[in-house]
Amino acid sequence: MNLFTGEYNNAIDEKGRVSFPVKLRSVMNQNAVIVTKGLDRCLWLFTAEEWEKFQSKLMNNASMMKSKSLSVVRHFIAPAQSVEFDKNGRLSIPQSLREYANLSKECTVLGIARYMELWDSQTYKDYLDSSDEQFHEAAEEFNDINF
Amino acid sequence: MNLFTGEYNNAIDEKGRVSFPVKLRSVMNQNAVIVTKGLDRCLWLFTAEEWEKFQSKLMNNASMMKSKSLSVVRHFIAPAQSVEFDKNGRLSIPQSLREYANLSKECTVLGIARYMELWDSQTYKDYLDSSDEQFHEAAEEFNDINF
DNA sequence: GGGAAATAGTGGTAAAAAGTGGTAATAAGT
DNA sequence: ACTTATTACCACTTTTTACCACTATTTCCC
Repeated sequence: MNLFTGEYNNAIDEKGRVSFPVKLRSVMNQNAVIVTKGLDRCLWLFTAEEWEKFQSKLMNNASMMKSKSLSVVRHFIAPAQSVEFDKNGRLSIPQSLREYANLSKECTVLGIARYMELWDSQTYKDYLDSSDEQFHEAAEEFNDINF
Repeated sequence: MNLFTGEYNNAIDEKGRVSFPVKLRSVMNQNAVIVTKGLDRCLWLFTAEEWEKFQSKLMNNASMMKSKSLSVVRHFIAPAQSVEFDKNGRLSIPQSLREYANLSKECTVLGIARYMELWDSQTYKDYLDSSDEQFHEAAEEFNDINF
């Protein structure tokens, strides 16, 4: 399978419909994705196959009785839903996920290799600003990447 | 069997009736669930089959004479009740369980793979806030989840 | 480079489904 | 027998889904 890349800005309407970039859609070649909460107030989008892997890695050592496991499962597994593309290639993002990610008018879709991220555009801009310093530090730690 | 997923917000009325999300109902394909106390002030909901498994795992290592066992059994086994869906797909949550989970007006239903959770919406928000730090720690420990 | 055709993205409406609130009938408890 | 609680039923509101029409952007050809 090809990898997802690209940064796209699209509108989301009052019904929670997001026009999904054709390029991303044609990479995965499926008519549904699994949407769930991600990190930093964005949503994560997986193909069924990738979701399977992600879920099983999470659940492998999780216990119903351990509060750490519960917090992880409640964050990633519980909110997950399969969402189909409509006739025009849009996704209807469920209400609770829309609220989590603050999706209102403009949103940004990112292709990140094996999965995708869906951000409120303003939230994403703010994130880029506020994480800039951390990013540069982190980048410098990749010493093995030469010219 | 399919797994339960999704986060849904529904109302609960003065009679303790909760509209149960169709998507969850259609996954289990049964007209009753076992409801009991969970962890963190929510209720846990099982299909008959899953309840059987859960119960026997609990009982396997429990002794009537050990006070630790007793506290666990009294928490999970004792309050358990089978509740049927009404014609409109609602569950009537027994009073004592309603009180335990503080269910009043808005509640949140979570699909968690093999079982489900029922929260008072406000209680759930508070939980998410208060467990946020713990969640991030727990998430960072998953070193084997790569891009 | 300009214009036409094709593709991508957006907004709205109508039909269906899901969720909510109330009342009447039944059952249970005092 | 009377009061209270539970259950079953019905009617209504809200939300979701499916469909259609339009606008904007890109692509291709001259």
